[in-house]
Amino acid sequence: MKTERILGHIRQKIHLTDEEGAIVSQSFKFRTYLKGQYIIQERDVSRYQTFILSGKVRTFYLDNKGNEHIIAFGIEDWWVGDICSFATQTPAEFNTQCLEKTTVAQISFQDMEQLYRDVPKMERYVRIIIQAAYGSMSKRIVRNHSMSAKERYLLFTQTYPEIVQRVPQYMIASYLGITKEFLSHIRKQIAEERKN
Amino acid sequence: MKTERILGHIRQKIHLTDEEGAIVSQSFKFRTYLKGQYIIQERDVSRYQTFILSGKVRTFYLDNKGNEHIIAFGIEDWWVGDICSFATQTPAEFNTQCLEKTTVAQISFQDMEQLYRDVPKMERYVRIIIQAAYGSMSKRIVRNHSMSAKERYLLFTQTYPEIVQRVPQYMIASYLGITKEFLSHIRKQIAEERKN
DNA sequence: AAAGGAAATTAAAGTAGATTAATAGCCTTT
DNA sequence: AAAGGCTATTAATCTACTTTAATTTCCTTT
Repeated sequence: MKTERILGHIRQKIHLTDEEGAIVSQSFKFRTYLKGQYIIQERDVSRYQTFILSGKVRTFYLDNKGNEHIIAFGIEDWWVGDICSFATQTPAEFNTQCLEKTTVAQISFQDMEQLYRDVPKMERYVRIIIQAAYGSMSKRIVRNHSMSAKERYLLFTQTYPEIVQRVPQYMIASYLGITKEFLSHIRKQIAEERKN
Repeated sequence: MKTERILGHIRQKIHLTDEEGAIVSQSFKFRTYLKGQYIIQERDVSRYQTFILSGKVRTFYLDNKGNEHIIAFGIEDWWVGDICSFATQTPAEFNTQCLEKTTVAQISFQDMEQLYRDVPKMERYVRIIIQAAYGSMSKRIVRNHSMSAKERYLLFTQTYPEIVQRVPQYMIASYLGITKEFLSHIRKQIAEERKN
């Protein structure tokens, strides 16, 4: 059941009684998006926190020259969206778009605040999730400064092999902060090195 | 009083009764570091969460070529350290060093966990703080990909004018992910543009 | 006021990665 | 199987930024 999936994820981090579990379950709504549809678009206020049950998405920023910059991918069991927009209920700077048919669990801002009151432990769950996300973000900044594009690509393929297989290359280039042409060049280099 | 300063910061985000405030206050210890001393060194486990009362610090990463990469600065009223190391009680990847005499409030991992049990609202406080920090980290990644070094420097000077004044230039270059020589070059450009 | 060391500037040469543009491969639809 | 539209490759030229190295300015100590 859909509810089980997200409850399972929460229960990996905090203990919930059956009653609390029921309250949590009832707070979520389920929705399916088609390929290309947007879960959140920049300038809209992010009304929902979104947990992916199946499918895959990308979160990206559109700069003033019209170029897309992918900040994050999301697949099964990942939280996605513009956390800043949701937390402060201000217009989003980021877009979250589905790269294939994607089923999600969503909780609205009001329901989340109510849930924090009804099941205060959920504060702990969200804190733990965000702390981990923050940690990986800081490491990413450091890597962008201390590693070459080639090194970052190799690290990415090791860390997220499922994403490498399921996402077009030009999006991985965007995530790494390089052009698709240069990623192609890097891949050629790597292929040639492996021949020897 | 030292205690007031950190309590004040917490009370901006959550409501605390007098009794809760007292428990929170008692959980913190105060300490003063001299210029150059380390609050946390890589490979040590971060035992404390640290809040700056006065002074300034930098958090940096040492890459395998021996180059320093500054991830963050910290001044009055900022939380600093290696959150990942503290949260998971695993060895730190980052160093936090005082750039001048610095007075801090610290809470140990055990006391923090006890405080979460005694004053569960503290989960909420930390969640709110980390959510904001996460938001600014994501924006920073995007900016590193979509803006030139010059644009990033100008944005930095606007956003953190106090830091620009209190920190040597070569550290700001490191934070921006460029060399000190190139920052010098950028500054010259900007100065010349302002003449006209 | 001199000395010494750290921080900042300048300039020349070098490189990682961007840009442009052309071509090729590969799905999907008909 | 042909057509059309994405996705990926390749190669030439270009540029933002690095590296190296020398010089200068600024701060601290005596």
